[in-house]
Amino acid sequence: MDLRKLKYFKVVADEKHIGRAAKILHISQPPLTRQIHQLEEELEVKLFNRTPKGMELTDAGILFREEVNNIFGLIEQATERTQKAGQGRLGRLDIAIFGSGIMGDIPRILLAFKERYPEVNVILHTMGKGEQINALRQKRISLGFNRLLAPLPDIDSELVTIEELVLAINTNHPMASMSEIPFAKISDIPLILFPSSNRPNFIDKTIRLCQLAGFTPNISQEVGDAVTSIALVASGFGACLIPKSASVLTLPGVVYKSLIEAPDETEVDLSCIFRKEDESPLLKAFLNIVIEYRTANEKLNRQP
Amino acid sequence: MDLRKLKYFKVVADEKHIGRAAKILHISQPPLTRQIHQLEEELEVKLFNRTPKGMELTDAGILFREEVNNIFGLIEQATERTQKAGQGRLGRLDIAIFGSGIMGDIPRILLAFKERYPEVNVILHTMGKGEQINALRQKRISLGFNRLLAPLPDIDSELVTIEELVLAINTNHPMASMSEIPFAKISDIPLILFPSSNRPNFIDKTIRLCQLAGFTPNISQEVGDAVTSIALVASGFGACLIPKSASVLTLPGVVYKSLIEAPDETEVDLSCIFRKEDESPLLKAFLNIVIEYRTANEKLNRQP
DNA sequence: CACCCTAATACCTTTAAGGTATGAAGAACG
DNA sequence: CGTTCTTCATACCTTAAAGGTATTAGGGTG
Repeated sequence: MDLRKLKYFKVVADEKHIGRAAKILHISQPPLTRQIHQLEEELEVKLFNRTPKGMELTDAGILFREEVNNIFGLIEQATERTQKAGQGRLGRLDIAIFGSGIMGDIPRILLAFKERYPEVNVILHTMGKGEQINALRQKRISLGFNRLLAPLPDIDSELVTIEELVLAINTNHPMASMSEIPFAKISDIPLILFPSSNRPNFIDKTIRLCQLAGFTPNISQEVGDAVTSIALVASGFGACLIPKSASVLTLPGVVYKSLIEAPDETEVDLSCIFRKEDESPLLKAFLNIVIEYRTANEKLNRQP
Repeated sequence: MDLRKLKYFKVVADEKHIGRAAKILHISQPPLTRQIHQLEEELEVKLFNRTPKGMELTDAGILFREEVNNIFGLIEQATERTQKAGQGRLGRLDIAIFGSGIMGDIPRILLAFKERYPEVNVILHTMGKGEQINALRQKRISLGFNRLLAPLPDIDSELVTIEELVLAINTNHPMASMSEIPFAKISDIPLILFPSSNRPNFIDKTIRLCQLAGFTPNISQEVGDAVTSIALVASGFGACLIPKSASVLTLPGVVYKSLIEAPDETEVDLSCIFRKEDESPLLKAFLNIVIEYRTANEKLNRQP
């Protein structure tokens, strides 16, 4: 079977005339005659009745014409969809986020991507840092959002944003009435730290910041995620440092305070990670959205 | 686009290795490489990532593979269905029957055909003789069942069966008590004749039979079909001659009587008619069933 | 009966697919 | 750290098949 023959068949079936069909196809009549014969031979079915006036479809030919139209339709669809997929406009993108990633920039980026590439099916998975890297290597995901990433040979990353840290503190604490808290004051408060996952993690970061400020932190508790941490703040376990974006989470008994006189690095990055050798146009498309988002954000922050 | 390329793509996608795929396809490796490149160029999409271990499908390639499978499935279906249609095992067959044709041989033949060719959609149309010939010429039907057909240049016919005639008579008539009725006795009874359609028709036939028997029939009424005719017999209008197969129709007040001492031609044919130049395998298949049916019938009648 | 239309056939030309030999590049090995 | 093995890619030639030209065969129609 051969698409050329099917194309020729279609035109002959439409024209009911080999000569006219040949003209339309920009070939001469004899090869067309031959192709039609070959098609009939191959199918072992007479598709046309030859009359002195031209070619007339048999019943089998009528049926075959419909089938041929279906075939061409499917081929067209296949090429279109494949081209879309090749441009990253169609397909499936598996993305990992971390627990408290549901707030802030990530959903905004996902929305922007969904709007630009509506035919891409984005699937979100919640996993920690180590898990994300495993999943990337096993190709279960194509992209992960995370913070505080150590460089790896096979994993690349793209910065999303840098957030300052704020202090979550219980409303009953004496410092809760201050509008801004000097960083050094943290030494007086028991700290709740999270998460105790793969290093470098947010706990290391917090401890290093305290050391830079000249004190050793008073660690009250280590927990797995930001939400738990803030819940413990509400219960009076102590205070905790969290990225500003997480402060949209309000709980009775918790207030968020900006820090002043803080060490230079009192901030944390949000990045996305992906396989270095991943050439997928879907990934590239997503990373472009991320870069656009970051650029727009930076401009916004520079203005005021 | 070219099915050869699609076939090659499929094998390479399965094998993830051009060399192995080339072996399976019984060609050498370089032409296969070229075909895959051409396919990618044509689609303007990278379908494979080349690695030192072999070929790896891209996301677009994965999608394309599925589409290609669909395409081949559809092509297979198209050829199968077309071949079936070419053998008369699939399609639509429009058949005309006459009013009282719903009884006797016709439904049996239709059933036999349906059983042998379950995928053929048989559509029945009820029409008179002239109508049938028109419909045949306009290709609205491919076959008609009828009786007493005059030869036509463009219409062929195939005999289904020959039926003897019986007399339908009112139970109150004096002759109703006789077991068999001599043909000549009909001269005494008013006759109901049908149908008054295109000649030669059943009325002509009846009149000729009477003349052969040496009398002129006493015509009581002409009607359009057998059922009406028998209904009039029940009401006492007279008697009528009908093919034996129609005597399965029982009505209170009507009995059917065999005729004895009848002229030679006291019988009527049932035939089917079709376009002489119709080459449709569906028609041929149907006619074969008809011939089989007749042959079986003749054997059956010869035995006792 | 000649003519005109159709599709079919015979034979040659051109295109493109297939084959052989070789090259480039990355992984696996000592 | 280079050698070797693997992979796919390239260059060039051969062959098969599609296309072109000229002509024929066979129905209708004047």
